[in-house]
Amino acid sequence: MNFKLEIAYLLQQVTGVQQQEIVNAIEMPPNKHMGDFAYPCFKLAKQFKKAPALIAQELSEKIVKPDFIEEIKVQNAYINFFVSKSVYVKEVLEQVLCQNEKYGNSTVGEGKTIVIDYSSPNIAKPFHVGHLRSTVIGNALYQIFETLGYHCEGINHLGDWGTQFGKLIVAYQKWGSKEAVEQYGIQELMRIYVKFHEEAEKDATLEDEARSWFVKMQNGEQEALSLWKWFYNISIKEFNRVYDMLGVHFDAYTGESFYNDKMAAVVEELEQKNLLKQSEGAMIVDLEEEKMPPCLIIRKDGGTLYATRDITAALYRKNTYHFDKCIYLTALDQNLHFSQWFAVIKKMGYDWWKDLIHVPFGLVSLDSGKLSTRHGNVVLMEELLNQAILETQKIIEQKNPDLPNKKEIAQQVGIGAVIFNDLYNSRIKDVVFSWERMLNFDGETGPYVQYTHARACSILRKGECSLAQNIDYSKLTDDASMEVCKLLEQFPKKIQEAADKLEPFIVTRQLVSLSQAFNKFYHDNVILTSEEQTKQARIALVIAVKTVLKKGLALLGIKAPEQM
RNA sequence: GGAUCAGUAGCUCAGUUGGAUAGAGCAACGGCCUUCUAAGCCGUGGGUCGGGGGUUCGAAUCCCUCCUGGUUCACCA
Repeated sequence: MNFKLEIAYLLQQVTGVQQQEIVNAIEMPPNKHMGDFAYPCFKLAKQFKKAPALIAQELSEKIVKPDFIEEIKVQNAYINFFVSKSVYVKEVLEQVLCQNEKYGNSTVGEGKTIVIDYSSPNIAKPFHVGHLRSTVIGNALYQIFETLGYHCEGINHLGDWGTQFGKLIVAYQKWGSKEAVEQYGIQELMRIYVKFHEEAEKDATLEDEARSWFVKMQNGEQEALSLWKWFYNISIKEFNRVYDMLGVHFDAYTGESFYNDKMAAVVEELEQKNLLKQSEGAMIVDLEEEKMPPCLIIRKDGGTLYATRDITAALYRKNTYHFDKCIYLTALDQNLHFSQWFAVIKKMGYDWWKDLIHVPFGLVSLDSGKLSTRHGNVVLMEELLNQAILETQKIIEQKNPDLPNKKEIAQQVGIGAVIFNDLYNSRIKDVVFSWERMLNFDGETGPYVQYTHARACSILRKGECSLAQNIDYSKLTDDASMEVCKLLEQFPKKIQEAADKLEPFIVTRQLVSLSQAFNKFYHDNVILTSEEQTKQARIALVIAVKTVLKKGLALLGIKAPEQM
């Protein structure tokens, strides 16, 4: 039973307004004394040519009160509906308990494919906190869309191609050694890369040398490619270690290099469609009509560029996956780049250009300034995760030293805290990384939600509880229980909203609210030692909360330990 | 200078797409563990919603304008 819909039906009878319009207008009052649902009558004033408050009064008198409504009260221009609590609680809890971990699933996405391009770090550079956002937001959206019935293709569009590898090859030949790279991995690659930039400031010919090595890579020359492949393998190994810790997976690792042999055809197509233009020695697509700077396709030395590869990748993905949407998770500073090449796709005559969606997020910086791999101003991802785990271990020793499986749980909680922290606010906000905030596990944090889940599990474990057959839901009509049920009821809508807005934090916030409501319920009511009927009803609520918290955390890519 | 994003409590942020008294967490202060996990619960203080205009029954939310900060604007990605 959908209460909003039922109420809208009642109102339709007396107003003549379309049901869907009423559904959209119905609000949740800010205060529970005002009821559970409210219909504001301001907009009816014109139609009825009366004062809104009067309309509300008259309408409320016409409504025939059904059983699921306890009371209808008018306050100013609002008609406030108080639902019958026992009916409401029964409806909500039965939904959750019956659907179990499928609660919140939907079929809206059935038969549709969404390609999600996320994480996409640069090879040969360490994986640092700057890469976290794209990775976890992308992963969360992946889970959210799958829950709504979409088929997702998660793609790690690795930055594994470009002049930077020419630089790395030059640096390796001048200042590196096989032994050092084998021993220190990315750290050593990083060292010689930084060295290159220092030297290049003194000697500009190094840059040309690097570019020419990249051209050799493009042309498939053996020496260049085997060095590149070597660097590639070292990097992937390290990245996968981080992805394993984060519990993130990809369906494809088709990075930029994958498109090396596919770009020529695209360039040719651009040429055939008369879009390419020579300018200052380079080949561009002019975007003056779109009021944007030109999109660079080919450099004057023949090298391809970021946009060339993105355009090629988009065409490849359309042909391969036949996506309904292709979304890109990158920082906001790439806005122009995406607008430019989306416009190029449009100019090529592909109407699916509008299915390409850039999903930007705010920039991450450190309190010591801008993130910069070159200047060593970074916090490495592994370091962050390990610190969070260490901090969790300390807290476990202090609060729950007898906990079995301490190591595994410290991992789940520590890493969960890091992921949750990143999915807590709207994407667009800039983030200043702070160890203090990151390692604070009080209040609205991942550990708080996990702890709430563990508490629920603990009750069920200690009471050796199972779900009773005939539950008396009238035992759950207190404020705390009602609040929990309202949040449970909203959960599926919040998942949909998160998908519509491409904002995982909407799910995160809902989990926090649910945890808060449950903790209050838990504090106010004894469960296991209460009278049998009450106990059974409360256990039903505990099971429902446990189910939804676990599901919600899973959507965010966070584990839900049963004890902590 | 153009484009773009942001500006809400000391700090970090929500604000149901224009509605009822602007809400959380952190930090500060004060309570609550012989009872199912105190990583918790309850309470107190803290606001010119960047400024100024406008639109209307009604604006943190929409329009205009100004201010401040971030990012970006040709061969990096």
